[in-house]
Amino acid sequence: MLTNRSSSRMTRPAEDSAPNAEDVAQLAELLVRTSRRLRRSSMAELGPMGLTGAQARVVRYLVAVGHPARMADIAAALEVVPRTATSVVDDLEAAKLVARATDPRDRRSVLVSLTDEGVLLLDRIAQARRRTAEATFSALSPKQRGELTRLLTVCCGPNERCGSGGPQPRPAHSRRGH
Amino acid sequence: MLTNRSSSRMTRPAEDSAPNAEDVAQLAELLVRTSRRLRRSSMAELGPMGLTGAQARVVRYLVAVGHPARMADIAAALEVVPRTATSVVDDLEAAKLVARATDPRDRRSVLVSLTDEGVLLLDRIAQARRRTAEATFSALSPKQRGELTRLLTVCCGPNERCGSGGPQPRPAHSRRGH
DNA sequence: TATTGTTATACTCTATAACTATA
DNA sequence: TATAGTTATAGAGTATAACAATA
Repeated sequence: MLTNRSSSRMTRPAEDSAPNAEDVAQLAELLVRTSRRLRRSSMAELGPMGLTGAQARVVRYLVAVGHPARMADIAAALEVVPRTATSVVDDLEAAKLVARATDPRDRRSVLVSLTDEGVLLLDRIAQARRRTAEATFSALSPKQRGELTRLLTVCCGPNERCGSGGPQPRPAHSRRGH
Repeated sequence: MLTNRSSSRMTRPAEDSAPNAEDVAQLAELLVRTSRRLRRSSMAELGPMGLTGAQARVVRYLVAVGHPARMADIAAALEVVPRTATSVVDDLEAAKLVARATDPRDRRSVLVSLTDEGVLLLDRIAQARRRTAEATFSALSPKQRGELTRLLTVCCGPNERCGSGGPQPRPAHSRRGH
């Protein structure tokens, strides 16, 4: 009976700007569940063609912005730390779907480009993506899907280029040493 | 220029019930990004107290339904395969936050209950959860949060007890052998 | 010195398969 | 035979830290 979600009405000690703290926590839980279903569906669709979700996102990014793309830009687009992008590109390179090259202008940079074989996958990826999304959002009407997209865009920024996003590699180590 | 999101208007071959296939795929991408941010925020909040997201969800489930709870019910609530629930409970048990016991009525079953130490964590978990949700949905107004919750509930079912959810351990292996 | 990417390592979450104990 | 949970194994995804090459 510690926090037995009382009336959730008189709990506003003027310290937090949340008008209904319990609701926003429930929202987080719902999002976790929805995203888990989406991931499962995505694996079921992409797995048989030998791709993972992150790999498919890299391929789509390369198409969207036009390859070659720098490794750092891929990491930013995926909102991950550079090391993670390296891993994903490693796997794609092993599958001969992308190729690495050194940028002649800045030889520290790595340019990643799609191979012909990688380009051939585009249609199948797009189809898998549609099926995944359909499976996850089938209970929503088109209008509701539009509304959901709008709301997520508000809290996450437009499709590419995410505002406060980024992997935010914690400033030092946030509070481990208490 | 293969699928350069043309007018997205004449692509309705009457085979798919999606009136706007590209939009629903974009919706999936947005959800992936939002959930990644939520997970990062969750790790940042829970990590310092030695908990992971899945562990915190188990603790919250035990409180919500009243412990002890059977392992199979925990797995169903988390929408994971039984093996995953075992892993998470293993870690919680190692941290002395939960305890296992054999159900005397069906000695195959395992009953999981919170320890006193586990109960003491509840407030801190709730606070971390609020901060996580706030960080992720800060750009949304209370009204928008309510709308988002409603939409996700439609496509994911109410909070506990998820309709078509479940880990759906693929029927044999779905289409590996083509 | 600062930046780009990497090697090295570790951990969370999740899955399939085979097995044990019980029903 | 069917069910509940486990051991064993694997792999996706991601992170920090130390380092190399380059700027």
